[in-house]
Amino acid sequence: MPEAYARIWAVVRRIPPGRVATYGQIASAAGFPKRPRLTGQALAHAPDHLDLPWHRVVNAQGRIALPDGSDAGRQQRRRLQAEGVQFEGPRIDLARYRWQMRSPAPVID
DNA sequence: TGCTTGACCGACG
DNA sequence: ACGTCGGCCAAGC
Repeated sequence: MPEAYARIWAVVRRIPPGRVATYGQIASAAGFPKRPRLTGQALAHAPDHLDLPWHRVVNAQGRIALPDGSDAGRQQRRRLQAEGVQFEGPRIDLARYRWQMRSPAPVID
């Protein structure tokens, strides 16, 4: 398991409730610019016990990346709404809900 | 081995 | 508001 995943997970863990971050945003913050897919992989391989707020990660369009109608997709939408994130149709207004981080290079673990 | 597949993104027409 | 393309690269087969 690449230790790159640990750095991605560390960033995801900091996303506060009621805010969202994009795959690319997270990858860059973790030190992997131009590798948004790494974020997707890291989430897909994340052990459950980490209990990451994976539902706060959406694509650059403000949409849920999981397949429409999938269980996980519906759960993601439900969890976000429960945190007060509003949807306009299928999308979230990133200008409003995007998480703004303070330091570009986060601490590892 | 090599080829295909992704929880992606930005640029361009 | 599309659709396409190239960049990216770990996993899986």
